[in-house]
Amino acid sequence: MELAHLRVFETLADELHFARAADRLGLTQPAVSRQIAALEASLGGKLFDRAKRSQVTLTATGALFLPEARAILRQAERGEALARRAARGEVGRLEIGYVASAAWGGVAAALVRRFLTRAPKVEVHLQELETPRQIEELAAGRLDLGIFRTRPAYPTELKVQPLLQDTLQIALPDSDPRAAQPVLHAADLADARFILPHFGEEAGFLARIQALGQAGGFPPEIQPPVRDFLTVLTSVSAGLGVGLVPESAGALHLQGVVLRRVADVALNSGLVLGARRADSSPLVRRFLQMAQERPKSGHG
Amino acid sequence: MELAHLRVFETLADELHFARAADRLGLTQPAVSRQIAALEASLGGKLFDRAKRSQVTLTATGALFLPEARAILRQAERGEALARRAARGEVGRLEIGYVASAAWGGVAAALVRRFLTRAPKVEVHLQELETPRQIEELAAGRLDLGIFRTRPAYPTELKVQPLLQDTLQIALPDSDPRAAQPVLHAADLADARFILPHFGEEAGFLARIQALGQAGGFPPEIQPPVRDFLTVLTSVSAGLGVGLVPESAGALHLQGVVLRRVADVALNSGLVLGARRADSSPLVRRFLQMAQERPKSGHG
DNA sequence: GATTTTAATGCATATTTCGTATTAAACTCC
DNA sequence: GGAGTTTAATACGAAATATGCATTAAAATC
Repeated sequence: MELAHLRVFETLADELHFARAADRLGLTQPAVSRQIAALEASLGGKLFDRAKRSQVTLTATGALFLPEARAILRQAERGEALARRAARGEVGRLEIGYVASAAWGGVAAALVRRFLTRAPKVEVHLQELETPRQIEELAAGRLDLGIFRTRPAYPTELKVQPLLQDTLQIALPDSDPRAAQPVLHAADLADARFILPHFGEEAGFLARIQALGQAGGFPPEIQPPVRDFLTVLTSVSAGLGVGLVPESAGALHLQGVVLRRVADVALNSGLVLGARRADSSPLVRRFLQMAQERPKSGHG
Repeated sequence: MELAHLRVFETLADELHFARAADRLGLTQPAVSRQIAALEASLGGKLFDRAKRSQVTLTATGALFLPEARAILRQAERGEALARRAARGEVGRLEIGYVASAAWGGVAAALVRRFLTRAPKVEVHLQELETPRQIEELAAGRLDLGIFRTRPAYPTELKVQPLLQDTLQIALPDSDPRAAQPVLHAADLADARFILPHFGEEAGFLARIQALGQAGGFPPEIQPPVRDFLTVLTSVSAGLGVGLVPESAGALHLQGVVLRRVADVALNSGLVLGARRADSSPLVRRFLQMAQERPKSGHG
């Protein structure tokens, strides 16, 4: 017994006429005759009465089997549709990590929102995690996608694509004399004390500060690490030092803090979207593809 | 998508190994590869991850589709089993008519009881109807089987098979002098008044009495018709006349009535089992076949 | 780095299914 | 009641499909 048999059976039970059923199925009448004969043989009994050549009717067995056949076909159609939707990335579950600074600018939320308008049945789970942790979790398969900051290198099993070209800026107290300058130079920061988040070293911020020191000709002074970028800004506001924070952190508008670009040192720190290179999930593929459509997706 | 694909898919999802799955299916490994490839193509997405040649795993889509595939296969198996039982005459509904006299001897009940021990899931509906009515209802399709008395002829669309070789006997009041004789002859009934049931003419009893009269050389005297054989016997007991009743009516043992055989006239009136000649129902076929096993089925 | 394991592919074959043409049976219409 | 029509089954060759064997490709293991 195959689904093809049941499709023919259902159509013939509707039409009660071999030639018309064949027409509806895009077959010829002999093909229908044989399909029905084969099904009857496999079930071990007649499904249609056709002793009198005209007016085909269902036998008792056929009448009993018809709802069964319909149920099988409908179930098969539902299953097929579900698999097709899943294959197209319209249903399923997606674990997405994001760095807090991606939330400030609304990048993460905007991406997910855009995805959900296209695939509303996908169950998206968001986790705020710092960049190194996301890379770990992605590799371990506990995350499907990560929205994190660019790194000089990534594990080979991961692939990343650019999401937002962010630059790092210097956060200063507005009372600082340097706040008056529209743009800073590395040398301006010779006597600065830098406040870093605890993940700053692992995430490459320390390396950036050292590059800054090298360009300005000073050994940078680093304060004890703080919890996150928000604490960095709060500390700057309190006058404990200066911070190196992503431009998008400016979206926070913390009272008493200003952000200034550094003119003579490249301090890029884009947001990227990472995933497992081998991930075959159509959801992930679809998400990545969508994110590429407008790499600089709006902040709202 | 065909059931064959799903069977292969389910097995491979169990084994997660193409060669072992092929073994279990009685196929070769390339056949399994191609069945899966075809299913994946028809669904528009991968069901298994096999980038790393060893350790095949389900993709998210595959994992989602697996319970669907199982449900389709189980439903198909249930439907197939149901149809097969129906084709073997193990499930369904059977409308059976019977004449009251077939109930007296227990013939009808015994037959049905025997059938139900073999096919307990069949829904049997019994209707007490006289012979001519059963023939009508059978032809009209409102009865599937009839247990009735032999007729000289039946409509061509019906077929009958013998069930019980019954003979008609003369019912006499035990006060009647003829009750002393062990066997009667036609001539003994010259002055008898015959009591017939209302269906007696149509069912051929009148013809039998006339044959009796002809053999005995008298014109038979017929009383106004009564309701049924039981009323015939009651009337005989009351001394209103004599009756012509089936031997199996003796099972009633009505007080004051004796049955006597007629030696010189053949008065056969077997019970037969009738059905539509064109009836393809396996239930009917099965019932007829069973009834033929022991044509003279026991009275209990 | 050689060997083994495992899934995919190439190719010829076997099976199945299909369509065209024909047949057989029943119904219709005159 | 006989000729024509309708309708399902059958015969047969062709096309499509699936299968098995042999081989290849890629990865894992030692």
